[in-house]
Amino acid sequence: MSPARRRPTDAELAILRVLWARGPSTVREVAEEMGRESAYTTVLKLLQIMTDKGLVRRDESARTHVYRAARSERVTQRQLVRDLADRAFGGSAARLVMQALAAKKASPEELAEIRDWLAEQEGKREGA
Amino acid sequence: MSPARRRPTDAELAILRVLWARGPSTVREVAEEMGRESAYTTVLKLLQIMTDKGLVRRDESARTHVYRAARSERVTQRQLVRDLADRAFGGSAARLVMQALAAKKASPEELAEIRDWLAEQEGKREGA
DNA sequence: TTCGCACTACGAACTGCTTCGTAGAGTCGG
DNA sequence: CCGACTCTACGAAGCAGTTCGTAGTGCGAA
Repeated sequence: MSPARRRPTDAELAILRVLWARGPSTVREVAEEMGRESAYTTVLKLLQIMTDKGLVRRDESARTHVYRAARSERVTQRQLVRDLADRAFGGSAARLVMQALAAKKASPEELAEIRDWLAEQEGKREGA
Repeated sequence: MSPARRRPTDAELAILRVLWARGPSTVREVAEEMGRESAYTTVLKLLQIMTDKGLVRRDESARTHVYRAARSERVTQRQLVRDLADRAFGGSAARLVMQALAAKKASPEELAEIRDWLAEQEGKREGA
């Protein structure tokens, strides 16, 4: 029930990143993609646990199972951001945003992109 | 050494929030502030561990010790944001920002604040 | 068929986080 | 001085996350 309950752990997130990048993948494919840093069976176990948790879906129709992320990268990212905002920014996304911009210097291109995005949002707001 | 190593845990962050809001505080003060959700000795133990980890500083000059956050709220927030950007956004603060803005609707005032902040940053950039 | 290979399942160990009870020492009022 | 109170220290238990070894099963080539 708690918000943290649904937050993917570090190891889980590492696997999700591979699945988002590669699309549906076998255990071996995920393990290879993660370099030789974790043993094959470690990845397997993680994926089994993640299946139980509902973080990934498993296609068992073939002998070699195929896993895919249950939630999109975007949805998961939003969830993580919301969680961090609640835990460390008093729920304010705006304050999080400003620290984010300060924490890692954004390139001029990125800044421009954000500015455009903001302008678009305000346009929508006024239109409504 | 790993970046996660320095990331405060959930319980630690809850305590840090109290210390940032209250300033230097005793165990009892922190425990009271957190409602009766955690026992006095739980807070004490956490603060002892956090002292060992260097997350808080302890003034032992009086019998009742006084704890204060070792790092400012701002610095910690940046660290958390950077950590999340690395783990879930490929290191891109800009992408994190946009998900942050989408995740929790920012008020028009907040949007304006961010826009002003951005303008200021670009001004600095051109000036340099 | 039989051997070897790849796959899944499972269990066990280890670590870190979180919780709280109990013990022991200092302090102060009576 | 004595009892009540408060404080710190410590240990232990429980749970989650992470890692990997081993066992067993099925498949396919020789």
